[in-house]
Amino acid sequence: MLIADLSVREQILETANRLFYEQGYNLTGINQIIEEAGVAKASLYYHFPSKEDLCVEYLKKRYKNWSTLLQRFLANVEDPKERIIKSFECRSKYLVDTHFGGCSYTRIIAEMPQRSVKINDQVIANKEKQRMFFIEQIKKMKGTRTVAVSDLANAIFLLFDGATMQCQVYRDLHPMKNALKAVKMLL
Amino acid sequence: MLIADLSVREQILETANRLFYEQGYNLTGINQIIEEAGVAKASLYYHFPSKEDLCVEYLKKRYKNWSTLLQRFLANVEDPKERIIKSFECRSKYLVDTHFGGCSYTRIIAEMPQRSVKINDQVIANKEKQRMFFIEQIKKMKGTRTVAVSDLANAIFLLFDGATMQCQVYRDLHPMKNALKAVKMLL
Amino acid sequence: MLIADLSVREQILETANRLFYEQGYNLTGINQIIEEAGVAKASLYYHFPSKEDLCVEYLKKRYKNWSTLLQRFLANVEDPKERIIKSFECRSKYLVDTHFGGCSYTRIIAEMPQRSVKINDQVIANKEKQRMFFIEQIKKMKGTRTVAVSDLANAIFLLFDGATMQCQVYRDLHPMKNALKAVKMLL
Amino acid sequence: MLIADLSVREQILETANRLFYEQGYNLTGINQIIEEAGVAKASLYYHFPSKEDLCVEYLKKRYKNWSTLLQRFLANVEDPKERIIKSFECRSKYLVDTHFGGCSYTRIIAEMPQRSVKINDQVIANKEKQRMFFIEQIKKMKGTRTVAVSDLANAIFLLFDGATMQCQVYRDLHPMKNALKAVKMLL
DNA sequence: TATGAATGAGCATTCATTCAT
DNA sequence: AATGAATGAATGCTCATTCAT
Repeated sequence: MLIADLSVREQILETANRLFYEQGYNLTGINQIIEEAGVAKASLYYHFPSKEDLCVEYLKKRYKNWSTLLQRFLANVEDPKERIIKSFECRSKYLVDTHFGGCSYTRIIAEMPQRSVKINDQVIANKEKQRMFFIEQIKKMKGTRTVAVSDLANAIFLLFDGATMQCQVYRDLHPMKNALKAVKMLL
Repeated sequence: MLIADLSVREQILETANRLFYEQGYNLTGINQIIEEAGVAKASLYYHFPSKEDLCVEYLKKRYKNWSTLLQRFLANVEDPKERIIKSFECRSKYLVDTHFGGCSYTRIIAEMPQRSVKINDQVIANKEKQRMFFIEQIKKMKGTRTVAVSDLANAIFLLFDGATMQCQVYRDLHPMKNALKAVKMLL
Repeated sequence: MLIADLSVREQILETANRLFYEQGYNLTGINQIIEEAGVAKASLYYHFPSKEDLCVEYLKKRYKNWSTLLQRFLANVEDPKERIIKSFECRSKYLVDTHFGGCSYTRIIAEMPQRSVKINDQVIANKEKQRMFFIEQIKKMKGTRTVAVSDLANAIFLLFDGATMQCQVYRDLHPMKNALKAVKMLL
Repeated sequence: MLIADLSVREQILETANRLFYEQGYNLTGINQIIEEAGVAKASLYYHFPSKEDLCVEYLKKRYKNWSTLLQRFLANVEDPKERIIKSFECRSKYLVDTHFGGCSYTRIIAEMPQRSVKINDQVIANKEKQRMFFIEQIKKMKGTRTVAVSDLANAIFLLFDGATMQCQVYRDLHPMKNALKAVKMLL
C-alpha cells in the first residue's frame, strides 16, 4: 500500500483519499490514516490543521483525478455531442473502477448535514466545474435549438449526477445507461 | 421536544428519525437519541436490537411520511402527466420543509459504503417504490409515444432523484425547477 | 437445545448449567440464559432470587452429575485401591466429555475472589464430599500403613484436584495420567 | 495507592496487576484501572492495544514477581531436596501475603474458557517454567531412584499446583502442609 | 406462575486533538 | 519537519435487576 518516494504530506493525502472514499469520511479515523500512511499522528496535524482541512484537500484531489480521467477520454473527440456522450462513458468506467463508490462531493454533503463553509465551498466549486463542462459543450453545438443552452445543460447535468448516485445505490450501471438514453432524447 | 402519549418505542423512533435526518446517521449517537427521547439506554436496545435495526425502522418511517405527503398532493389529481408534475412540486415542498435535507435513503447509502444487507434491502425497496410511481403514471398516459414506458419513467426518476440531491447540495430549489423543465421537454 | 417436558425452573437451571460451565459464570449473562432457555426474564427471577442463587443451584447440580457418573464407574468395584484408581479414570472421562472444562467449584472460586458466604459454603461442601470419598477408601484398605489415613487421602485428593486443573490448563489428559502414577507410588 | 516516579505505562500495569489479582480479570473494568492509576483512558489504550494485551503483560509481571520471591528463598540453599521444600515454604508465604489469591495463571484460565492464543501461550509458558524448576532439582538429586525423573517432578508439580489452588479455596495453608508431607513421602 | 417493558450503571473501545521535545 | 505520549469526551452495547400486569 505504501508508495515510495512520496513526501509525508502526499503519503497522508493519498491514504486519506483512499480511505475517505472507500469507507466514508466519518467512518475513517485519523488513527487508521496515520497507521496506513506510516506516519506519526503529529505529522498529520503538522500538514493538515484538522481532519476537516484534510477533507478539503481530499475533495480537491478527487476533482483532479476525475478531471484527468475525463481529459483522457475526450482527447481527439471534437464534436460537442460526442464529447457529452463520452463523458457519460467515462463516468461509467469511473464507477466500475471505484466499485460504484459514487460522487465524493455528494457523499461528503450527505455525511455532513451541518457542513462547514470550507467544505461547502469546495463541493460547490467542484460541482460547478462539472456543470460548466456541459454548458460549454451545448454552447458549441451548432444548429437551431428550441430550448435555452442552460436548460439543456442543466438537464444533462442532473441526469449525469442523478445516475452517478443511482449507480452507487443499485451498484449497477443500468442507471447510467438510462441517463444516456435520456440525454439522447433531449439532444 | 417530547411528545406526550407516545410509547417508549415511538418516542425513540420519532427522535431517531429527527436526529438521523438532521445530523446524519453516523454523527448521531445513541446517547443523544435516548437523552432527547427521555428514555433509558437499555430501553432503546430492548426495542431495537442495534443502531442498524433502528436505522432500518427510520428508513421505513421516512418512506411512510413521504408517501403520506405525496398522497395529499395527488388527491383529486387524475391526469397522469399532472400527477408527475405535482410529485415534483411535492418534492419541492418536502425539501423546503426539511431545510434541504435531501433523500434519506441516498444519504444512508452515502454514509455507509459497506452497507449491510438489511439497510441495502430497505433502501432499494424505497427507491423502487418511488420509481414504480413514475412507471404507473407513464403507463396511464394516453397518446402515441416514441419511447418505451420504462425509458421515459426511468429518465424522470433520474431527474427527480438527481434534483433532490442537487437541491440538498446547493441548498436551493433551482435544480428541482430545472428538473421539472426537463420533464416537460421529455413528456 | 430445548428439552421438552421440563418445568420452567428445570429448563433455566439446565441452560445455566451448560452456559456457566462452557462460557464461565461472569461471561454468561442472564439474557443469554433466558433466551436459550426460552423463558421470560421475570420467570428466571421468580425461580431464582438472583444470579448468585442460580449459581448455588448450578454448583449443586454439577455435584449431582459428577456423583452419578462416579457411582456408575464404581458399581461392582469393591477393592478400595481399585475404587480410587477407577475414580481417576472416571475423572479422565469427565474431562474429555466436558472438553477439559475442569472443576466447576474451583472455577467459580477463581472467578469470584470476593465470594459470598452462600457460594463459599456450597463449594467447600462439594470439595469436602470429594475428599471424604478418598478418606473412606483409605480407611477400608487393609494392611499396615506407615502414614496416617488422612495424610494419604489428602495427598491423593491434592493429586486428583491438581490434575483436574492442569488437564484444564493443558487441555490434555497427561496430568491425570501423571497423577495416577503418583497415586500408585503412594499406595 | 499511586506510586510516584512511575511512567504512565508502569502505573497502569502496576494497578492492573493489583486489581486483576484481587478482584478477578472479568470483574475488573478498564474504568477502575485508569481511575486508580490516575491516567486517561486513551493513555491505557495507547500503551496496551486491548484489555487482553494488558492481561498478557499482567501474567508476565506475576511470573517475574514470583520468580524474584523464589530466588530470594533459594539463595544459599544448595541441596536440591532442600530447594524443593523451600519452594513450598515460599509458596506458603506467597499465599499468605496475597490473602490466598491462588495462582494467577490458573485463575485466568478459569475465567476465560474460550481463552485466546496469546493468553494461552503465556499461561502455558509460565506453568512450564514452574514445572521445569522441579525437573531441574530432581535431576540434581543424587542416589538411586526407582522412578523416572519426570514422573517424580510432575508429581511434585501437581502437588504444588493443586495445593496452591486448594489453599485458595479453603483460604488456609493446610493443603500446602499436606502437599509438603506428600512430597516427603515421595522423595 | 408467568411475562413484557423499563432502568441506571457499567462495559471495552475509539474519537479528534494537543503538547513537549 | 517530525514524533511519542497524553487526554477528555464520546462511541455502540450489555449488565443484573425490578415492576406492573
